[in-house]
Amino acid sequence: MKPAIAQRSFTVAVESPCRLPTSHRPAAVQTSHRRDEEPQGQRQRVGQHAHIFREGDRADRLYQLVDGAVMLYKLLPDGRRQVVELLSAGDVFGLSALPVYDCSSETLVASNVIAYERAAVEQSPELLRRLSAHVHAQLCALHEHAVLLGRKSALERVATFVMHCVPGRGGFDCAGPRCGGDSAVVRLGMTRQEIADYLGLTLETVSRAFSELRRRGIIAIDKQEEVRVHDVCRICQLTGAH
Amino acid sequence: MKPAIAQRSFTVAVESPCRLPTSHRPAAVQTSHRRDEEPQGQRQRVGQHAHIFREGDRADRLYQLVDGAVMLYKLLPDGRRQVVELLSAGDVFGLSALPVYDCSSETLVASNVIAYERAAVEQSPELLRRLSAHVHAQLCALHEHAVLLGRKSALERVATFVMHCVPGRGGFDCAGPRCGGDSAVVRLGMTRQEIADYLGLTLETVSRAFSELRRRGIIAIDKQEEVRVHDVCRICQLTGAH
DNA sequence: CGTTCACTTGACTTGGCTCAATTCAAGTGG
DNA sequence: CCACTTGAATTGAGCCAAGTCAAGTGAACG
Repeated sequence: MKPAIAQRSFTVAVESPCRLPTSHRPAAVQTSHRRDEEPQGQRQRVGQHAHIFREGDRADRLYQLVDGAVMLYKLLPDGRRQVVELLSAGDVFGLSALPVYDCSSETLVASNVIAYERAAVEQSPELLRRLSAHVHAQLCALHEHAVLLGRKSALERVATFVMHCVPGRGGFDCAGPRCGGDSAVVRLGMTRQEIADYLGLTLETVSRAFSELRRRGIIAIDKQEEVRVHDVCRICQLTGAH
Repeated sequence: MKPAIAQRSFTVAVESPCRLPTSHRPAAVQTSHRRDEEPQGQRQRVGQHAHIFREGDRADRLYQLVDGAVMLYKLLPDGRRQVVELLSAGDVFGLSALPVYDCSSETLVASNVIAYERAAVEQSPELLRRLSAHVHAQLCALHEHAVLLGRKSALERVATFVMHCVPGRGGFDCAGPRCGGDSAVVRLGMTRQEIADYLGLTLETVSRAFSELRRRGIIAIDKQEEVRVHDVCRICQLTGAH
């Protein structure tokens, strides 16, 4: 049960560059770029379920997600895992207080990221400013998640997670209980185990919570990864936040 | 059981300025300063157990802790509370993705803070850069805390908390198991309830965990707020991180 | 010297975990 | 096209860690 953290490696799973529309050279170690020292960073395409970096790797670059989805997770020595952030377009990751990364990053789906040299970012005020806005939003999301992990029941956690997946809802800008029987079809994009590791539960408990929601007629599970939410408002009511 | 969040107010509990060594004027609403528009921000002294801002207040300024201790917490509508961050000197708070604060901030002990206008910070690259370093460290601390809340047992949580209180240990720079029977006396500076709200437990469970540590001869509780740690290494072993 | 407030401890309850079996969906190959 | 394999999800049964409720203790203070 010893964790994957032991397999330290410079995991840079760049997808076959032939899919890139730009004239990007298929450089071996992805360090070269069109113009050297460009502060705008370097775009990379990363395949599904690939690690961009691992906990403990040297943290000499940081990343911004252009599109796709990435999860950040940490492992305890005995193998327990906690997904600490779920990232979507615009989010920043790879920041660290130490010279090494504090967590691992893995794509949930094929994604595009921009890589910046850590030193370059500290040099460029404009870049720092642009990234900061996103970092602050992520800070708030982490606060919210701490409430979930520390104080919410299993059902509330899953309800919160489903809300989070509904486009335009569940975030900071969620309009709250603007009821009206609005339904939505939601792609989870994660396995039950990954959801469990995000919500601080076991996969069985997550499964039971979904079943409970189905039993109550609040959701229907179409294709195991696809959830039909009949009434978004009713789920929102179960999150504990209203 | 309805929460204190209902009592919205502009809680700026500035301590009696006569204790200030500087020639700070006892301004009524603390907006004036020696030189207007100073990007360096404005120093304030805040008494113990005072709110600097509350969840939902307009977030037009952000703060850096000079000395003392501050906790940030969030409330659920039914009164459940989660302390989301414990801050010490240098830490930044009051950042938000929205125009209002996402959490409340309360001093644990009398503290000094520097208040910056939110707009001014975005203008000043140097200031932003200086604050960012701390923000990144706090991000890592939040990741660490998510692991605690999501995956650690009650005893592991309390052990982690005690480690966190040992000066120079438990943080990112903790040397790990450099054993050698080093003891330490630790001031908690928080009630059992506050600790519980930080660790996602109840105050009874926190109390039992302390008793268990005492029973095992790992700590001794001198004055209820003061814990004598006989062997830091043994506590560290119980945190789940080693 | 009583009052208060924080903490501790005990008895009981329960939500979520563990372990194990079953179902379901999606290949794979004969 | 169907039997088989494989991996993920669901469901059930039992258990235990942590929560709840209720005393009891002890230090601080007027």
